[in-house]
Amino acid sequence: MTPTLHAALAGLNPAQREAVMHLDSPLLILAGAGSGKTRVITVKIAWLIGERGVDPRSILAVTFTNKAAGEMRERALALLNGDGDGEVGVDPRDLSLRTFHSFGAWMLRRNSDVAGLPRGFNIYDDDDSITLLKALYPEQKRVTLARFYHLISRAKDYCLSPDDDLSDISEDPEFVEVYRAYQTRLEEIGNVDFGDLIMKPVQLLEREPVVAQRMQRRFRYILVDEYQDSNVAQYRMLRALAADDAFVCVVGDDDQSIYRFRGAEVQNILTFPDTFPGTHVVRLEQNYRSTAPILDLAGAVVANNQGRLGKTLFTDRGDGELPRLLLLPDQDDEVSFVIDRVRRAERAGEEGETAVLYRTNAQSRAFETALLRENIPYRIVGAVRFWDREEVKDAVAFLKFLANPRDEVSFRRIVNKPARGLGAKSVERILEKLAPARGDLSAAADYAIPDLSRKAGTALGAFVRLVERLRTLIEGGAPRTPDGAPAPESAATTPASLAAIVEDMLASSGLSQYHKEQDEVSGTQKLQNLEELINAASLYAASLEGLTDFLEVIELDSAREQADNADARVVLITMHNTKGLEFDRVVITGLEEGLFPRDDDPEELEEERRLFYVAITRARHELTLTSCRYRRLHGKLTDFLPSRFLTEIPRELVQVDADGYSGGSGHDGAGTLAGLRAGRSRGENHPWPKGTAVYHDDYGAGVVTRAWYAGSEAVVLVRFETGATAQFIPKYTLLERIAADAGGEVW
DNA sequence: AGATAAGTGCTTTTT
DNA sequence: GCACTTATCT
Repeated sequence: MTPTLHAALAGLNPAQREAVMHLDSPLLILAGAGSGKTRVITVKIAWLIGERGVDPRSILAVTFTNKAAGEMRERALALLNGDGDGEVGVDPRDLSLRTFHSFGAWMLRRNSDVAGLPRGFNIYDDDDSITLLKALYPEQKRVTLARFYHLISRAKDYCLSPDDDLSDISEDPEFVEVYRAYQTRLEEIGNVDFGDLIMKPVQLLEREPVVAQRMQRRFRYILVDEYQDSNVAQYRMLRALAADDAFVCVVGDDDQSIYRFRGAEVQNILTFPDTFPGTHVVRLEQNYRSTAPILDLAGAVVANNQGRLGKTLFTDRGDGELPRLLLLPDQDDEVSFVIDRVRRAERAGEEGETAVLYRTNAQSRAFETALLRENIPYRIVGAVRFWDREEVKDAVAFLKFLANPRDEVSFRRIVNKPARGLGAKSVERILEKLAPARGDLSAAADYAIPDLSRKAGTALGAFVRLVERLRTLIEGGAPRTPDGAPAPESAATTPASLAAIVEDMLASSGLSQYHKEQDEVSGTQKLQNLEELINAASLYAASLEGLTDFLEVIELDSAREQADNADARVVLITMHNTKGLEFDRVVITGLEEGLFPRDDDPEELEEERRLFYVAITRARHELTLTSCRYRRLHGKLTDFLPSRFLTEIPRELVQVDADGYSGGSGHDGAGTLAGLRAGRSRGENHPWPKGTAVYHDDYGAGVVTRAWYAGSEAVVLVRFETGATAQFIPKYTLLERIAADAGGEVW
């Protein structure tokens, strides 16, 4: 055992150590937020190799994000190899530490012949898939097709093919036909979508005993992280992968299951002991992240959910301030609070980051604008992804077309970009020749040339020759890295790097020139992004294998962040994206009914509550909750009630600050925050009280003479300066406040 | 083919 | 309110 590993083991608490050392039967680790879960998994991997002498190649550890996989790899290797003096000397490539999807892609790549896929198959992202549907159903609107694609993804989450009973997915009889047509076309093209990366490997494992045996013999130790967010297909993959005598360990927290909407089945973790008999359960309940008051609040929130395995987090960090709840007049106050808080942290030299959490990405805008104005550097997680940028997608589409000559979606994207005089008509003529060309689009283009105008024909001929030339460069390339494991380090040393081919492609296709001109017109930095793409390609070999490895990383590792503000101390992030992260200071914004939670479907509500729980437990020292009375939503100023989640919080667990909130500090005697909402529905705290000066586009200026509620809608009667009187529901009628709300009674 | 005008529809989204 | 798609014009 390495000294590093020894020290790591000694530093674990008893439950953690038990989780690390248990090996005799299936293991379920119920790991509360901040309970050192990653630590346990990485120590376990290191312990298996370093202490039990397990072959690293027989370990498979699966996570949900590339970020998590990368972090685990790094930490496990650090435990084994120490500070690089090679105490154990584990080759990083021997460790299969992957996401579910990248593992699926790896399996399909290795078994492409059995799976019926070409060697250079591409992975279509959501966008590509919808474009494929659009090619099949040109008369349908993209939104309709997006809905169908969503259903197709859902079906694949449950491992359902078009031949299966799909009534649980959709009752729409059209859906089966759309799914069938889509899948047939996708298979003709020879590509896969995200869902296929799980479903096809499951089919291989369940139907091809040779493949199943080979996999089962190789992977003797299987660990799955974030198991509460696995879907049915992933569960079946785990079942099929694990031989009866293999060791299976899953880690998760049912309270943190927040991806039900995309097929995650919390049942997987709840029933794990039933499906894997003899399961040993270890609970990690000691939290090392947050102060006690923050944990108390988190516990109180999630206690409102039914159907939990149940666990109570504790900490020996008894110190800490009560979380603050700010009831604010409107979203501008929310923004000002954040700016003030960040400024104060800066001035006082406080350590760590301030994270601003919100439910929907659209909410980030107000914060971004203000932070830019104030010159405060910030990092925004997951908004516009590098690989999703137009110019990068163009370049990637070209590369995909080089990898798979039948890739219709990519072909459509790049055949006339930049414009070569090949309009929609010409493209359709080319596609008509697909059958005689056996799906090869370059060959089809050759066949189609005589049918085209001279100008289009010449352009198309030049395009085909360019593609052929680039394909020759790739085919003449170096052999694949053994086992298909990405091996950037070794690939980088081969003389011919993929970067040269990418650069050639960008120049000779005219894409560089095209985007350079775009930059000049609109002041963007597309060319710079293309250069970054060339840089990224330099880690891969100039071969088909290098190219497919590169494309795989692009499709599966979308998180590539822009390095610009990597050291910024302010982070803007959706609550979903915070999973697995922690911050010194957290502000959870937009706690308003209708925004968070969105609606009151009971199951949805429990999931939203878990999301709230996840958000709260990200905070180390300081937590602030904000709820605004007014917020501009879809362009309309809307009156919001505080989130019902706030009314569920026992009064003593938060420090409420409602200065300026109209009558809002009133709590009922029961010691909860429910009084806030109760008062409102009784007709108190009307948003447009009697006396409010208003302006209406048609009537002009006036004063509210009566204010009341009709159900939950606020209603006002206004007498205008013209003498006219009219009744409005301000939620639906645009009324402006004038004269600064004379008297300050309004707020 | 590209540029403008009009229309629309708006969770979350590790992969 | 805004970003995005679609229609229409030049």
